[in-house]
Formats: sequence, structure tokens, C-alpha cells
Amino acid sequence: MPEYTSTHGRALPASTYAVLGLIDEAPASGYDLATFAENALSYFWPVSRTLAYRELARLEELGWVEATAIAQERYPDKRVWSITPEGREALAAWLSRPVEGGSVFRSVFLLKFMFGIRMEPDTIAALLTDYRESLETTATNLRSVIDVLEGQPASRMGRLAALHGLRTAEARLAWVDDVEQDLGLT
Amino acid sequence: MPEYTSTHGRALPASTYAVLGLIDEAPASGYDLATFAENALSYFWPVSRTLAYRELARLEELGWVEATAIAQERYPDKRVWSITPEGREALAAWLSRPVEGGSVFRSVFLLKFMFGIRMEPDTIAALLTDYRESLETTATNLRSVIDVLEGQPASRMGRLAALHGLRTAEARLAWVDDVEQDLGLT
DNA sequence: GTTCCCATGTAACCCGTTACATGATTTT
DNA sequence: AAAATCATGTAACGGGTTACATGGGAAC
Repeated sequence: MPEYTSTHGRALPASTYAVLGLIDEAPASGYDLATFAENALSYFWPVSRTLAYRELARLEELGWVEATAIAQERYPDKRVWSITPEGREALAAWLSRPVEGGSVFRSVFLLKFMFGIRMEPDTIAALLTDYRESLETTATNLRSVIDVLEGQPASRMGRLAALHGLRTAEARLAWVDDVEQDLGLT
Repeated sequence: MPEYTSTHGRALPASTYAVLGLIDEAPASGYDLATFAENALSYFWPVSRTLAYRELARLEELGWVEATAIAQERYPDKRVWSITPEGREALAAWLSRPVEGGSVFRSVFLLKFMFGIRMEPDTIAALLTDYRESLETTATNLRSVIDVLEGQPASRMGRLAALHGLRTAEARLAWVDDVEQDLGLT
């Protein structure tokens, strides 16, 4: 019987598997791993440097990754992590299980917007403008990500994931337009 | 000088203002407040019952809300909270400040999808199907929210916030279609 | 030659969640 | 009459963040 959720009852957080999946793609130190996570996952599953280290420690405890100590001259010594057979098995099992817990979305913008009846029209207009700008920044960044990944077959899923974000941002930009109309703010 | 972030240096979490904003709309017990939060905010800023109680305690400490004890016969006694003038001021100040920290989005679906190259085509097809279904459920729920709020001027912002979610879900559903095409899964 | 950044981490905090408690009331 | 639900909360856990540590190299 494969142990899906470690030997303890509680299910592991998705970040554990995020780290495991990255290590599976290529062995890396904690520091490098965090950089990869920033590049590859940050739009839909941020993994901070600190968290990466803690998850690596947990994965080591589980026997799903193992470290090779590497001495360095110019920089502090590091440990390079690679996945074990058990780790690969656990990753595959997690990937094949249906998504549980789904997604988290929290928006301070929408929260303030919700209480916006009490605001001056100027304030709500500014709120919407800021939101539009942040969406445009996101869209621009994602377009350049998609451009860079275009034609790299190994990054196919990454390109599609970026497209998910782009489509989302575009739909929300259209919403901002409609809301400004609706509220008579143009 | 108004104290925007309580008297301590650290800024208050947005949930504090979420609770404060709800109390500002109508005095309520912790339990009722949590119900209001579930109905009004859960799509973009969930506030669990437990968190509502803790935020009320903090708001009381800040002097931004105050309680009236109400004895009940059939149910446990409760405390009904209302906003104070200082609370109203703090809420207005928060609303007029620009959004900081923005939004959080985490998607286990996208995380698994990202590692999907290693999956069997069936597995990734099932992943996408599940995602589509969850998006359709969300869209259906939001359409009915919008329907209910239609024509209630007091719920204008709520209707627009729900529309934000609906547009997002629709864009993502279109993305699922495109991805299935792109991956040749139809 | 200070000051900032790189590469490697550790320690502490706190927000949000899950589990627990309780007594009345309604449902089965 | 046992079980589920309601209305009110409290206590404990943990995931993710922010702050701290450190020593060498690069930049101004």
C-alpha cells in the first residue's frame, strides 16, 4: 500500500509536492530551487525561499529527497538535493489523485470595492485605475513569458499556465471597463 | 495624526477591516457576522467564524467596535457589536488608502497541470474535466447571485463583484477548451 | 572603502483553519 | 430517545511570511 500522505494521517500541503516536482525536474540547492520556483510557479503557487528550505527538510525526513554536500570556495557550502525512487512514486501518486482543496483567491481590491458605496466617486475611480494598472502589468509580464516559452516544447505546460493567467487578466480588464461605464465614472 | 494601523507599527490584516466594514453596515453578533461574511464576501475574501470572533476581539481592543450583552432564552447569551466613531474613521481611512499587498491566488490545479508532462493523457484529461466542472459550478452560483441582486440598488457593488468572478470563470472555461484542443484531448 | 548584492541558510511571528465544548431545539 | 442542527463560542495547530545571520564579492 503506497503511502500517499506520509505515514501520518494529515495530508501534506501542496507546497511540499511543488518542491518535490521541481527537484524531480532537476537536482538543485535550496537557493536555486527557490529561484526556479519563482520563475516557474510564482503566478499560481508562490514558494518563498524560506518555505523551500523547510519543505526540503520535510522531504528529506520522508526519504523523498536526499542531499549531496558540495563544498564551494566563493560561496557558502551547499547541499544539492535530488529525488529518490520513493519520492518519484509519491509525486506520481499525488499527481494522479484528483485536486482537493482547489484554489485560494483573495482580493483586497474587491474587498474595498465591496464597501465602495461609502466612498467618494474619486476614491472609487482611483481604486479602479490602480486595479487596471496592476492587471495591465500582469498581462504584459505574462505575454512576455508566453513569448519566451513559445516554441520550447519542454515548456509547453508552462506556456499554457501563463496563458491561463493572461486570459484571466484580460477578462478582468474588460470588467473594469464595464464597471466604469456602469458607475458612470468615465 | 490619525492612527491608520493601530498604535503598533504593523499594519492590520485586511480581515480586520472586512469585519469592521460588515459591522458598519449593521450591528451583529459574532455568529451573525460570520453568516453575513459568508454571503457577502466569501468569493473574494473568506472570513471563517473563528476568525470573525478573533477580529472582533481585536477591534474591541482597538476601541473600533463595542459590544452590548444580550441575554437570550433559547440560545446562549450573545454580544451584539456596533462600530464606534473611531472605528468609522479608521474604516474610511483604510478605504481611501491605495490597495497594498493586492491579491492572493493559489491553484492546486495549475500546480498539477504544470507537472502534467509526466502524466498519462487520461490523467491530464481528467484533471481538466474536474477543473471545468468546478468552474461551471462557480459560474452557475455566481449567475444566481447576480440574478438575486439584480435591481437591488443597495447591492450594486456586490452584484458587480459577483460579475468579476463570473467573467473570470468564463474566461477560464474558454481556456480549458483551448487547452484541450492544443493538447489534442478531444 | 563603505555600501549594496549574492548565496546560503535559521528563527520567530501571525493569520487562517481544524478541532473541541456546550446546551437547547429540531428532526428522524 | 438518539442523532443532527443551531447558536454561541475557545483552544490548538501549522503553513507561509517577515525578520535575522553571515561572509564573500561587486559596485559606487
